[in-house]
Amino acid sequence: MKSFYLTTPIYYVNAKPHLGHAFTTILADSMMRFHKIMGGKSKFITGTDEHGDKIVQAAEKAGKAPAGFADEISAEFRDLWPRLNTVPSNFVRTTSPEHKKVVQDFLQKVYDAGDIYFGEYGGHYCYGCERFYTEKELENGLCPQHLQKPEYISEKNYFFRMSKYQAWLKEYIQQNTDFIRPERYRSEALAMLEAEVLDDLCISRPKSRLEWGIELPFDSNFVCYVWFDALLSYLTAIGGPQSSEFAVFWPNAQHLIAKDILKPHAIFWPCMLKAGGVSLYNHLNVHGYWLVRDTKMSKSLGNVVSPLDIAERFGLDAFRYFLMREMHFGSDASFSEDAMIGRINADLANDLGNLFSRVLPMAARYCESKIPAPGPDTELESNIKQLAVDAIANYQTLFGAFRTSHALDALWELVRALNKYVDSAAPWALFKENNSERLNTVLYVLLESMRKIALCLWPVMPEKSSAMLSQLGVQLDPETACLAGEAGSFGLLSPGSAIAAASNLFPRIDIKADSDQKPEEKSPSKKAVVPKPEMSQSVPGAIGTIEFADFRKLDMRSGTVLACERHPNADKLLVLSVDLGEESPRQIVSGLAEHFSPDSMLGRQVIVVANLAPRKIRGLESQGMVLTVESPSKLELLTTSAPTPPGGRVS
RNA sequence: GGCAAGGUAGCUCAGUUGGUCAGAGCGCGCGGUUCAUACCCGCGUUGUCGGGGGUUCAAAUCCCUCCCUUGCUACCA
Repeated sequence: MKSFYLTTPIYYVNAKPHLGHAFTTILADSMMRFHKIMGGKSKFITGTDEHGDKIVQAAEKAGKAPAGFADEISAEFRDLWPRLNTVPSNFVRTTSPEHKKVVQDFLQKVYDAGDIYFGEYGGHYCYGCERFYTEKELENGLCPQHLQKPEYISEKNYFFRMSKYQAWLKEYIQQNTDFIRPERYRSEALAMLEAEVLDDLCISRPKSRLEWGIELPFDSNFVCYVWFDALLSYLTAIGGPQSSEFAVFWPNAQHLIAKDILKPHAIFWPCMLKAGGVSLYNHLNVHGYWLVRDTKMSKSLGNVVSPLDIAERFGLDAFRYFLMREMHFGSDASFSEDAMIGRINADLANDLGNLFSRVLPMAARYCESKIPAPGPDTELESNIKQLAVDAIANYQTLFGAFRTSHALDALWELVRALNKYVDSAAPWALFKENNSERLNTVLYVLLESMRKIALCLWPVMPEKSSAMLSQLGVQLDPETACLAGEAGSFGLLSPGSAIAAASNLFPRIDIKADSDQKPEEKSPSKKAVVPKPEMSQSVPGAIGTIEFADFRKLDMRSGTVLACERHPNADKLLVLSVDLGEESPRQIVSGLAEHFSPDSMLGRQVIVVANLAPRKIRGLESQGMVLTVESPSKLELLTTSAPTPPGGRVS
């Protein structure tokens, strides 16, 4: 019996779970369920990434200790998954004692093998950025961020000799064509390996600068930094390399990630595993982002797509179906309520739901809601049976390869064919003719096919699947279900058993009644809802409180844009001339070019931080900062509710 | 700007190694049916397969070039 082990990334605990997190985890859950009813031992895991200086900073701002802070946010993630009906078999935390042991053992092993060395980090350190700069990165010897001269520090750190494995990995990926899928990401990974010589990976931070991490087993003055900590959680989740569970599941391990963390998973991780003497995972599965049309229901509020809200409004299983059907593996997909309603009405209500709601009442009327005993097939029946074989086989192949959208499409060929079959076989006519043998055959073929479809859908829509099966008089037991056998068999329903008299599992959404809540304007702007990579060091969303005195240090003014052009030497920057009521207008460089054309800025009233120290950005001096507000799909300018004279103070 | 991936009907996408490959679903139009959730079934509609050039008896499918989109990356005080 083949096992199946799938991981999601461990999510960085700095923001609330959003559509992106939900999608990845629901996909992982669906895959786990799929392999389970295909008849294997199957599990997926998720978790949280809790170390690093960003967490320390976020905790400080919140006035909390890092450990307590991480506990809280980790719990928020952990509590979400059951509400989306996802059932990870383990929830790893990088702060757990088990994980610490796995990391330290692994590091020691790699260290003993000679692939970790102590080196100097060539040191222009900027305290503002809390990072080192290379000679190349400095501008006129200054930190490009702070325009200050960085201090030369020769900080020593530990390095993983990743470069040693570059040639090996390149060959491995070339030979194993489905190691990374889909193909486009495989070629991206190969491009990374061909374009440059890999730098060795810096894997430590001195405790003098960062204590919030796992101590290196061979040097107590340092903690482990980032990747040896985060990626090894995949081993921790199944007990670490020594466990019996590991022996069962690791040989069939697969990872599921969004495209933003391709490099660590496709490049760093295989090298690390090789160095640590652990066999490589089987597949790295890479999906795209969810893009969002502006779905805001209130004009005053920009609201991020919240998975729970959508699930509550449309139903959890419909939401899961939409996610699995709408995103094509590897590509980006668009989320909108229109698309959601379209899928629900067309696929679930009109096709699948209607099939159930027309067949069950017929079975009630014509054979007293009991599974009839079929007679001999005609060509109609053999065609349907052949189609069932093909559709289910295709479904299994595609689903197993993460191509859930095409898998569901393949299954729907059968759903649509069954609706046609009802029309062409016309049970109501057979009933009038008293042709009960033929009538029984038709109903049996319909009901049995519906049972197969319902079972196929369990990974995607667990609740609805169980409900459909139970209407057909079948009790679903995931442990003993055998989807693998469904393509080759027909006739599992036993004649005589009772079934439901009616069905209304997938109600149609009335678009008219619904449209009141939808926005009039349809902004075509697109932006990923998930801009920040999981498992990465992104900016904390929560900011601690400040004193009023601190606030008063800000001099914010209203101003009018007199002129605006693109920065000659940058793609994302606009150069504005803003009248703040002073003798001469201010020149302000701002990162607005992706959201506003220069012309559209002319004459606008904007709010400016006026007492920000001037600095050069890409060669041009910026004498202030234009304030904006993030909305899910774009950036909006902060402005006043009515025109005010230039220079008005914000308070 | 550097690196990478893409541009096929209104929308979302199929189209292996060049030769019924110009398709599917949704949407739209007409017709039929009544078992059903105004649903289902049938028929039909729309495309110079991003532009241009080339190779070939033959290209959406190979080569060159240009345009556009997306992602990573540098610049978003």
